[in-house]
Amino acid sequence: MTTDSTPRLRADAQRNREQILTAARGMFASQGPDVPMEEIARTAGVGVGTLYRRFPDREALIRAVAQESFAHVLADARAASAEESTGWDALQRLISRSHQLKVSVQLALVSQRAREILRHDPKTVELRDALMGELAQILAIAQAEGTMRRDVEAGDIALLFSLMLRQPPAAEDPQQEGLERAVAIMFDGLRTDSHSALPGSPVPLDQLRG
Amino acid sequence: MTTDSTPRLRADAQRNREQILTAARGMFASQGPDVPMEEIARTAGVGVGTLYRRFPDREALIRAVAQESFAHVLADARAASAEESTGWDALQRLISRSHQLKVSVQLALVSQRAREILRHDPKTVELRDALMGELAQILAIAQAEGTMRRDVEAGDIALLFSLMLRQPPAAEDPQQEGLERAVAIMFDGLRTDSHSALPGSPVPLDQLRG
Amino acid sequence: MTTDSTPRLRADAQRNREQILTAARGMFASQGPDVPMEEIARTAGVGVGTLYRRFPDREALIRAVAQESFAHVLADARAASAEESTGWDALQRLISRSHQLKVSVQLALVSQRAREILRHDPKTVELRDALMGELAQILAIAQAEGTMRRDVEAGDIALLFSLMLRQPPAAEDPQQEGLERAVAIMFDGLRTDSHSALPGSPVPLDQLRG
Amino acid sequence: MTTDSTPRLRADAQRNREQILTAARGMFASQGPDVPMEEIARTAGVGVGTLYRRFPDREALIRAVAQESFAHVLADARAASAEESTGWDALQRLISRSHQLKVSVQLALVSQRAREILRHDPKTVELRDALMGELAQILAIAQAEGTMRRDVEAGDIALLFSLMLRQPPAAEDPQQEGLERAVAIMFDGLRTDSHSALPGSPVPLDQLRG
DNA sequence: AATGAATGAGTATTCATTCAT
DNA sequence: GATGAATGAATACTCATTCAT
Repeated sequence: MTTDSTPRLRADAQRNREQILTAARGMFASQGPDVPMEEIARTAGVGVGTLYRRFPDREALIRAVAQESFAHVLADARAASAEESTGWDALQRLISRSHQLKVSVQLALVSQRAREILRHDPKTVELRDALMGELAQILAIAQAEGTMRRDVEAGDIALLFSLMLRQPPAAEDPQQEGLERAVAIMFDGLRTDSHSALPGSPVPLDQLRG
Repeated sequence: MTTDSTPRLRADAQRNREQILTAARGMFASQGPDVPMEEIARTAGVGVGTLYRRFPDREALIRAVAQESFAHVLADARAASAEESTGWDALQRLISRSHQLKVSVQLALVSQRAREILRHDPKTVELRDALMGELAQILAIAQAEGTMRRDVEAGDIALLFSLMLRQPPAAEDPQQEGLERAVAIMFDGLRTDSHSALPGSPVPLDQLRG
Repeated sequence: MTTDSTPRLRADAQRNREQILTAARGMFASQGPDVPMEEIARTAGVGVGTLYRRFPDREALIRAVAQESFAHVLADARAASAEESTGWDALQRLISRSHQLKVSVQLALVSQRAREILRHDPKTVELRDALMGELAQILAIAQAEGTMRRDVEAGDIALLFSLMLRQPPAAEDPQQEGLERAVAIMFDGLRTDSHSALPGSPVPLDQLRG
Repeated sequence: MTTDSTPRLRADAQRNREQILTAARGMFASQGPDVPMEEIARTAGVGVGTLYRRFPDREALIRAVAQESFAHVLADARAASAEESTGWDALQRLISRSHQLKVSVQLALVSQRAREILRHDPKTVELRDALMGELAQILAIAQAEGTMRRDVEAGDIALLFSLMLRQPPAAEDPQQEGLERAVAIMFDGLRTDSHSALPGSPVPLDQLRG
């Protein structure tokens, strides 16, 4: 079942395409979606011309990266859901071990520019919705299990993700550990036995839509 | 308390200077420190020339905004510390009601460019250190009170701040409430009775230095 | 005999005017007539506003400096002519000891911009013509005395002056001596007993006019 | 003799590069190294972008022009030295017929900005030193032949060159002849039989170094 | 009359995108 | 199909000149 919008490419063209996507993904994750096109091309080991042949403009590239990484994360979410014994563990695994979660968050939630672009891309929207659905399900399970506090909805979780996974303050290693601790603290805040009453009302997923 | 290096400006010039700083502060907070100088000038209601007369280049403007907002936040921290009855409340008040905390975080922790610039500005460094010191003190008090978990250090708190206070995903209102909820969840995660063991070791302030 | 176009200034205004002219003269001589107006003002110890009140724009300032320095050099030329016993000595004295000769040359011959401006200023033109006349006379005398070669005209001398007196290659002291040697060599080239036949025909003064 | 650091450009790019260098050379010679980049580009018949792709900034362009023209003049000097029967003739030929001598002088000796830039460019420095060496040799030969006065050194000659070859007072034709006469007079001043004693001591080349 | 602030046009440089080889 | 060159619009910064205090 090959989508007809993707006319099979010559082997080398296909390889180039992938190198470009890999380069772009990495650079979007660490520097946001405004990195110079030429640098992306250089990193990918191709000329700009090639980049533009594959992706007519930056928007197209952003869409392609987003689709790919959303799909990856969606798969990760499904795997976590299927393979972990509790919803709580599934959520933890998702947030701490889904490799492309960070780019996804960058593109879906952090960069205003990317948000604007993706808002109009049906494919991305579809993937994102599926992902959000999966997240809502995991959350519901965790709540049913009694570990997850009940006064939150999927939007709250997504928002927390987006905050935790942004480009870390400094690019240096030490931060990595700090981030893990921050995530752990956040998880603690999500436990049932955390007593405070949250302000406002649960954030439904739609509010993050666009 | 007028710095003598500021040889008192003419009334109108002073007004312009403040309008520029206000405009820049707002735009730095919401769009980061790379907004076009011309837009800042336009927003401030002055010509570019005026902006440049007051601040010889973007770096100078960033430094000025940073100094101002750091000083504000420092004052807020001290007031919170003095006026709230518990360390816990002081911390909550600081994070939720210090108006210029967001710009400060943007400049001190988020934007790589700003970090680099401020790292070399003694005045900013001094203010930041004082602020960090204040934070550490509030934290110690809250821990002594028994409300704040003991396995964190000021760096952890600062890092959480920096994550919570970044430019929110979307600039629209609904998010605001979501952010407040996220902050509340984070605070719950910081309570003594949150049981998980955090990974790694407490993040000391220095790790965020630069 | 006060020219009516110069309505007597208040004492302090007069002093400012002179400080400005002095500053401008020095800076024009060493850096050409394009130095920033603000620097001229600063050097003169006044605000730009004052500078512009006195001299409506750069052109006016250039004209004023040129008039002043041309007048000075003219006086020097007359003094040299009157006080030296030979035309040859008069010429040497003029070129080596007329303090404002360098600015004059800068403005009259080097800077294209200044040339263009001065070409249309009757007063400057008049002074310059007088100066050229004086030069021609000195030259004629020196030739009559038998020391100066006969195949040159005043234009040749003026051109040589203009070449010798430009802003020296490097601003450092050692150059000064080098320049004096160059001038001496040039004078040697002007002696009667220098045998080569010059190419072309003598340069009359008019050719340097503009 | 192709430098390997120049990975051979595409034919059209090479042509553009040369047009740019030609345009820049001409404009540097006649207007100094501060001409607007855009004018250079226009004159060369390319867009600014192209200019900047080839030469990352004005400094790079200045360096490139300097290297090229210094190399030319060096070749001219060697040819003159090899082909003329006397040192005197070689010197005259060099100064009067080396086409790129004027730009070289502009860049190496006249413009302070260019001097500063070239001072740090090893390639230029090397070429200049070679050129100076060649000049010293020609001078020595001319002195050995008995035509050239013995109380000058290469630095004196270079200084005279630099004075004679600057941007001539007016860009118009008549001047050209005047300049040739000035040069001839200068040469006369350099003959053995010119009797005056020069002030100071001979200028060694190093004094012009930077 | 003096001052220094404000303005905006001018110039250098960068980078997304198009096009010739 | 790949490449890297060419283009020009966008943005930072400077400086001559005007104007409010």
